[in-house]
Amino acid sequence: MTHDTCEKVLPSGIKWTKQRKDVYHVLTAAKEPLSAQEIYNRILKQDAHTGYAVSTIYRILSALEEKNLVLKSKLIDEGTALYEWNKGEHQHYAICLNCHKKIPLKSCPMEHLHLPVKEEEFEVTGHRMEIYGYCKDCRK
Amino acid sequence: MTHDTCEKVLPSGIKWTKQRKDVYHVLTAAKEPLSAQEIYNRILKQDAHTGYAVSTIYRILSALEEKNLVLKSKLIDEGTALYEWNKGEHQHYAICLNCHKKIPLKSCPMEHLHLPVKEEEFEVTGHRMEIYGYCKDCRK
DNA sequence: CTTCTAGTTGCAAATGATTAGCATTTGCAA
DNA sequence: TTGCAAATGCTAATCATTTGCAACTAGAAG
Repeated sequence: MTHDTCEKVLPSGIKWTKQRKDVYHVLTAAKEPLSAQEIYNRILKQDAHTGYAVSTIYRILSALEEKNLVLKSKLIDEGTALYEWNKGEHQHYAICLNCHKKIPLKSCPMEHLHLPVKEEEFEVTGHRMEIYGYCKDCRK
Repeated sequence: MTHDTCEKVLPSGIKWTKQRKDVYHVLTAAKEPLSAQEIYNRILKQDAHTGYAVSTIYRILSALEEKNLVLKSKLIDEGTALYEWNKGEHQHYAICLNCHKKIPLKSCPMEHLHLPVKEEEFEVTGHRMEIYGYCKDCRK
């Protein structure tokens, strides 16, 4: 059950430190994007102990983002950045305007979509999309 | 040419003050979403004078957003919120990752799209979307 | 046209998220 | 085991945005 072994998660030139392991485990276990603060809290919860610095979490996250292991995103209305482990395919969410729950969509609605941009004019490398509304529990 | 008259732009219970007129004019004249600071700067530029407070701009913007007259959004990578006058139909942009130019899309790619969310599970009221990549000038 | 009041504003200080500086520690390659 | 670049803990700094509060004003009521 211990995930302490490295298992070649990380690529070249990145040290596999305790705090990075922690971030890694929290992120891969999470079912939705987390803020740096949430990641920090979860680590402390299961481990309350040795000093930890939130700034370290930020540094780890941007290091991992640089290696493309972590995706950083800001939802349109949220001031805080959210991070998720890059599982290869991207993910969209339906976000409840009331309880802020994020429901992952089963597929990307834009997958087979022809974008209204001429290829000579703009080279599309990615997109971002969120659906808003109310979840089952939040509409009466 | 003076837009100082109210022309029933505003709904109930909102005062048509000088600073709100200013924000209104800047926003409706803008061709792309602006940050609070940019709005502030533009107002000063054409009017450099009476004391103005950036905090007022923020308050005005959130008041207008509440009335749904203004749309607030955060684009990817940008820490600051952008605001645009709500012209009724929504608008998507293709954003250049290099020069940050925003090219408005001619139509909404999701218009005739069936969203992958069951209606009983989530009542969709809106969506946000942006495409990113590189504009003509920025790819060599 | 004057009066009155809730809605607004200016200013300055407070937040909250994120970053940077620097001295101290620690993976991990040799 | 050793040495050093990479990483961390702390603290202070940024930056966008928000808030408290006293002074001000648009616009309804008289």
